[in-house]
Amino acid sequence: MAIISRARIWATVRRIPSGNVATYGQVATVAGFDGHARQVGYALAALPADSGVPWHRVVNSFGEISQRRGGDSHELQRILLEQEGVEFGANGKIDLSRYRWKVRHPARRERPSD
DNA sequence: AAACTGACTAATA
DNA sequence: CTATTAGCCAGTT
Repeated sequence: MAIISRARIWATVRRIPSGNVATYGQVATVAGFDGHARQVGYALAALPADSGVPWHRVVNSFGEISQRRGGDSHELQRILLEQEGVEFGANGKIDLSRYRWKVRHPARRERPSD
């Protein structure tokens, strides 16, 4: 069991292409921490503002933007995604079947349904 | 060293 | 649909 380092998670998030999104669980899987979606959220919460990591491309498993406890960066997240061409439905959700990041070499898919 | 903190997900009722 | 339960771990105070 490898130690889940925030740096490793950030490096994975950096690989998400513009115009795509990944779920927390997907980032965890690709980073080699399958089943540790929550730690991904924790890692992003600790991200420095000037890191250059495209944190806004990470959404929850429903294709929705997760709310922060304090702060208002979730509003910025939607704006940034829309600027990259990601469309939101009337319910505020992203169509994951359309925008979800397709990993070249997945350790294992988060959801086997595709 | 112990307590506290925090962007999740799946299963169940 | 909402609510609850359970698993999850590093960094900071």
